[in-house]
Formats: sequence, C-alpha cells, structure tokens
Amino acid sequence: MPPDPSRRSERSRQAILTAAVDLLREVGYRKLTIEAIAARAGVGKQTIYRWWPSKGAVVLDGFLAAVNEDPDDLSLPDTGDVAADLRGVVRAIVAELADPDLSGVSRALMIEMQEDVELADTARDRILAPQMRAIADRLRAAQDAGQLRADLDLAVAVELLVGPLYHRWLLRTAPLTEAYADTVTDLALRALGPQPART
Amino acid sequence: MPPDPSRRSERSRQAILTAAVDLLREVGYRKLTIEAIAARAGVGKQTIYRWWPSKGAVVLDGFLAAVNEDPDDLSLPDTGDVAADLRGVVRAIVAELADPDLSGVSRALMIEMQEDVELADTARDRILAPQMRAIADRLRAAQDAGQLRADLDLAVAVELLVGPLYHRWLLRTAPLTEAYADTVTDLALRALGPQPART
Amino acid sequence: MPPDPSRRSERSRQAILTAAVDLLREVGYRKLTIEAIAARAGVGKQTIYRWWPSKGAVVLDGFLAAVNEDPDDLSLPDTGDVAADLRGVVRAIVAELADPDLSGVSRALMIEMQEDVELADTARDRILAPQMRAIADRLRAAQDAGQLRADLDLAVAVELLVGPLYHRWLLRTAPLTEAYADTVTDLALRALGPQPART
Amino acid sequence: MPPDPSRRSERSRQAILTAAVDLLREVGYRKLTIEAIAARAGVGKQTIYRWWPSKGAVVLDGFLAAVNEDPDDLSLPDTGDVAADLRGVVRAIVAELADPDLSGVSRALMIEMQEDVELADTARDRILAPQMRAIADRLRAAQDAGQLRADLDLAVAVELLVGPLYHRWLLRTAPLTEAYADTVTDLALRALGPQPART
DNA sequence: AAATAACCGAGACGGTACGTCCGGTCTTGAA
DNA sequence: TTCAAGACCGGACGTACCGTCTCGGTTATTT
Repeated sequence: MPPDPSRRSERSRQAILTAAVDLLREVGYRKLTIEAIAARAGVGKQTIYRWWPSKGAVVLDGFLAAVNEDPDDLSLPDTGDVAADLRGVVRAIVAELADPDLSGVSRALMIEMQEDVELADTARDRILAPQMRAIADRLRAAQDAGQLRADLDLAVAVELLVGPLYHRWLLRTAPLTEAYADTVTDLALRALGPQPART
Repeated sequence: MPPDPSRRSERSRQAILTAAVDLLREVGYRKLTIEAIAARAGVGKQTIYRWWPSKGAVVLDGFLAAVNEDPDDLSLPDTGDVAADLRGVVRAIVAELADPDLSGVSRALMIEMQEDVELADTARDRILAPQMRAIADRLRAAQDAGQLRADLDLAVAVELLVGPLYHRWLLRTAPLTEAYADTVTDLALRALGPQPART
Repeated sequence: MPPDPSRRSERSRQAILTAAVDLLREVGYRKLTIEAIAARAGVGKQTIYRWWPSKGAVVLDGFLAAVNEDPDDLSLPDTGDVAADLRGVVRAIVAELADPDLSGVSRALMIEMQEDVELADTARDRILAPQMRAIADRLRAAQDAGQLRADLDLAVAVELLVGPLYHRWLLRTAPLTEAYADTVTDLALRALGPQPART
Repeated sequence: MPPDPSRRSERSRQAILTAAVDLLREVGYRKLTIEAIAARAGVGKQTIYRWWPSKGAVVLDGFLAAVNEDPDDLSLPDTGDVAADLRGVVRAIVAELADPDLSGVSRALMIEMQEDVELADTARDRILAPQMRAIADRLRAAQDAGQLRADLDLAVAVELLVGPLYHRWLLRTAPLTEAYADTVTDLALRALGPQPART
C-alpha cells in the first residue's frame, strides 16, 4: 500500500533534496547515487525509495526546490516594446543556462528526459511549459497590438526564439553568450514582425 | 603503453559496433552495458576497453558506422531556390530525428555529450559541424546571389533553422512533424531574407 | 565501518559454507572461485566478502563446520594401555587424511597456510593445536604412570608420532596405509618408552 | 607438434628461471604470474608455454637450478658415528627449510604438489627421493654394522627422522630450530637403535 | 496511559555491472 | 623455426550500487 503523505518527515525531504542538488554539482549526474544521497542526507535509503520512483525524480524535485519559482510570477513585463521585452527574457534564459550552479541540474534533467518519458512529461509541464507560455502571452499581446504578424503560430514562434539557445547549450556548438542572445532575438523578431508593406 | 592500432582486429571492431547499436535499440542507453556488448559481439571485455575509453565513445563510433556518410557528400543541392533547398534539409533532419531506429542512438549520444565534454567535442566535430557547415555553405551561396541579407552571421542563421527542431526533439514539447519543419523554415527564411525595400 | 554480526543471516552463512565445501570436492581448491560459491549458495558475492577476508578463510570455516567437533570431546580414551591408545589415534588420523571427502578440504587448508600466515595461525589454533594437545595429554598420563620416559618434551613427542603421517600425506612419498600407521606408532613408542634398565 | 628442443634458446631458459625464482621471493607464489615472469625475463609468454606445462613446472625447474645439486654428491658422510652423521643431515635440512631464500620456493613447490599430482611425482623423484635415499643408505650401513635394529623398514625410519621437521615447517606448529633438530634426532635414534638386552 | 501502527535510520541482503588482471591461444615481424 | 611482443577470448577478481528487506527506535494517533 502507498505510504501516508501526512506522516512524511519534512525534515528528511529537505535534507534529501539538498543533498541531491549538492552532490549533483560535486560529482555530476552519472556519478550521483541514491546511496550517496541517503548518506549525505543522513537518511535511510528506503526513505528515498518510499517517496520517489527514481533518481531523476529526486533531481527534478531538487530543481524545483532550487529555483522555487512561483509559476504565476512568471509573466513577462510588458513595456510596450516587444523587442526590448524579448531581449530581456532571452538574456535571462541564457544567463540561467550559463550559470554553472544551475546548469548542472538542468543538464541532469535533460539527460533523464531522454530516457524516461514519464519524467519528461512532468518536467515539461512543471518547468518548460510555464516559461514558454509566459513568452507566448507576451507575444500574443504584441500581436494584438499589431506589432507582430497576425497569422503566427505562437508555439512555433516561441521555439524559434529559444530553440537556438538550447541548441548551443546542449550541443555545445559554440559558447552561449549574451551577444548570441541578442543576435537571435533580432533575427527572430524580423521573422515575427508584420509583413512589410508591398507598395 | 598504448596498444598498437596496426594489429587491431577489424573483425572485432565491426562486431562490437554492430552489437552496440543493436543492443542500444533493444534495451536503451541506460541499460546498455559493456558486458552485454562484449557478449553479443563474442569478444572479451578487454578488447572494448583497449580501444574505447567509455561506453559513449563506442556508441559514437557505432553511430558513425551506422550513418556511414561521406562528409564530402554532405553538401546540399543548389537548385537556385533557397527556400526549396532549405525546406529539403529541414525535412530530412526531422525525418532522421523521428526515425525510431536512428533516434535512439542520437539520444544516447546527446546524453553522453551532457556529461563527457571530450566526447561532446568529438561528436560535434565529426557529426554536427559537417552538417551545419553544409547548410551554412548553401546559405552563403544564397547570400552571394543576393537572396539573403548581406550582414548575416551564418552560424547563427543555421542555428535559427535547426535549433527549433532539436528543441522539440530533446525537450519533447510537442510532436516533431513535417508541418513543423515547414513552418520553421518559412519563419526562418523571413528572418534571413533581404531587407524589405523601405520606400 | 565493520558489519554488524548480530544482523548476520545464518541461512546465508550455512549455504556459503556448504557450497564451498561441496565445490571444493568437485573442482579442487585452485578452481574454487568465490563467484561459484556465491552462485551455488544463492548469495551475493558481497555477502561473502563482507564476512570473510579470503577464499581460504571460507574454506577454513567450512572445514570447521564439516568436522564440527567439540574441542572438549577431543580427549583420547585412556585404557591404561598407551600403545593401544596411540595406535587408535594414529590410525584415526591416517583414516581422516586418506578419506577422499575430507582430505580435499584439508589439503586446501594446507595450501592456504603456506601463503597466509594469519590464516595459518587460526588453523593451527582451531584445528591442529587441540588435536595435538589431546595426544599430549594422553602421553602425560602415561608418563605419570611411568610408562614413558620422564624427561620427554611432549610437544616433540607428539610430532614424532604425527610428523611421519603428514610427511607421507603431503609429500606423497608413498601411500598412507594403516600398516604405516602401526609401524610408525611402534617405532615412536620405542623412542618414548622408559629407559631400558642397564644392568 | 612438439617443439624442437635443439633449437631452444638457453639464454631465454635461464632468464625465465631466474625471473621466476626472483619474483617468487618478491611476491609469493600466489601472486606469481606467467605474465610477470615473461615481462621480467624479457621473453614472450609463448616461450614459457612452449617449454613448460604450468607455473608449478617452471618453479620446479627454478628450484632445481637454484639448488643445482649433483644427485650423486648427495651421499652422507660416514664417520662411523651414526648419531653424529644423522645429526648433521637433520640440522642441514632444518637450515634449508628455515632459509628465507630457499623456503619460499620450497613452499611454492609444496603448494603445487597438493593440486598437481603429476608435478608431485616429478618433484618427489627429482628432489625428495634422492635425499631420502641418501639417508636410507647411511642407515643401512649402520644397520649392517649392528648399530641399528636389523628388522627396520628403512623408508619408515627415514620418515620418522624427517617427518617431524616438515610437520613443523608446513603446519607452523612451532619455530623450527636447531635444538628441535637435535631432540628429534635423539628420539628417533632411540627408536631405531638395537634392541636393549633384556636380562 | 497504553497500545498500535506508521515512518524513520541503518544497513544486510541477492543481484548486476564495473573496470582490471591474468590464463592460455594466436598472429606478426625480426633474427 | 624460434623468438619478443602483444592482441585476442574468456573468466574471475574485488568493488560499487541497485532496489528490497528486516531490524530497533522514535513519533503520532487510536483505544
């Protein structure tokens, strides 16, 4: 029978997530072991297996605890200047991916998403989808204001913006810099902008 | 002392790569073990460890053997119609990523690239860079013909094109279809195209 | 940190010792492997390594379990007739060494004692010393009864008796028979007996 | 087909035996490997396997080369005093067994004799039998001179003498000293001496 | 307040794979 | 043909973790 969540030790939960994230930074995802997490957290192995189905699930929860974002606070500022607003998010994403503290956890999640489809779904819904929806919302506002083409598929538009960033980060084709962020933003905006008036 | 490559058994090398790719398809990357590869290939484990530093390296070589592309044959057709030509490559990439036979190996490589920077370098140089250079070459031709903006950073241009594809494939944000390929191509081309004549 | 003996699985311990002794008989000491013992016993290898430092130590315990003698029951009968009593033990020792079931284990122990001094100490204290002490005790009684010389070094006396037996058994100089046992006993007794009255 | 001994490299043979004995002293028999012998001797592994059937056989030859005794020179001195002459051999045997240089090789041989009956036969015939025959010869002379009982089984008599020595050496029941040698000799002689005249 | 049930820490257990070492065979090129 | 060198297949080594299980010892209700 499933364990009773009301009797769960919050203390242990915190210790496990902290230990997991710390160890992840220290040794990398591949060498991260449940055994080590339990030892570092001062916790029995069973306590981990009782509440999480896999190493990836622990790391996912660890990531969520680490960023600890309110999904409602995710909405982008709307200064009326789409270009400036997008430039801001894109730069923020690049900063997050380049941050050596966070990127280890993100990469770990990426790895696990390749093999564990169930976890991939959760990660997508809890982490990626909200961020992308926030960007889509800002784009829709601009679209309504006539600053962007009316016939845009916003989902694709968002990926045109962030796809190149993840491409560099994951495939390591070149360093992920702020300059790259800006170049990508500019190019993408040109694609999304209103049809040039033909005569 | 390092082994002498001139005495290497080509027979064993082939058997190992074949076994690795086959097993990868059967059980996935995480459950792929050196031991199983050796057993399937009818080879001593040491023969694998002698020639490859890691499981990822074997898979990388297996990938190269499987696609077996002549890097010189990689150049894109140039029909004079950039749009059509690009649409072709993008569709081809999508097809490759969606192919259940190949995508397992590719995902495995992706995973390993996240943890093993050295392997990531090799994979980039041997697999990704040639493909991206081929696209860049085609873009340069178009640029010379005045079909694209003159001030483009071609490396970024290529990533604007393929980034969204990999984003979907890796982050599983949505199914990777041919329609998506075309939409992305159209949007990207709009970004890359020549400055609209401002009256 | 050392394992907690109170949590040790008696079931596993028995299975390991039984498997070890059985396999020893089947394949000999050199081809006896920890891996095979674990497999035969239905036990993880770690469970063996957790409780025994070496293959020899397992075999030693297996030997002890197999003979399962109460060290207090080891004392020789005292019929008053030293010659007869000694003849009995010597024959018994020869029988044990010639027994194909037991001798394999004994030889294995012998082998290990040559290379592992620590194990040699244990084997001596646990197996050989009690047997030799029992013989020494019987000799002392005879000595007190004036049947043996008063100035005997009993330790040497015992080895005069059993040394030749082990010599044949280990060096394979000739078959180890009951006749040999009796001849040795007779000769040794002549050496140990009271000084012949001179005039 | 068997190799042609006339084309055998004497140089390699010497190097192998020397390397084997040296390594034996350095690391002990268990950790002595063919691979290490070949490397130390600057010889291919095949050269060892071509001429010797097993590790034990190499060590046996190494032992013979090390002691390098002429089996004809083995005969004991005959001063007319059996007691003194035997005391001499027994002390010599003890000295040899206690010699840290030689005893390692001897122990290795002992080990191998326990598992390899064929090698045991060779070792017995080449090493032990000659030594024991020499002692038996001396005993026979004494017997003929009326110094020993006429009805002795000389083979047993020899083992009564040397058995206790090997017992201590192999079973490590106590240190093997010269004093022990003398005590054993005295006791054994008493057993072997002529029947006391019963009044 | 006692009894009873869960979670908890600890870690032993049966397993699987690791990466290494060596056994014994086979292949290559030099002498 | 022998030899030095060493790649090869195979298999055991001793270690590290996996995920499950069993053990006392706290809690935290339920009687």
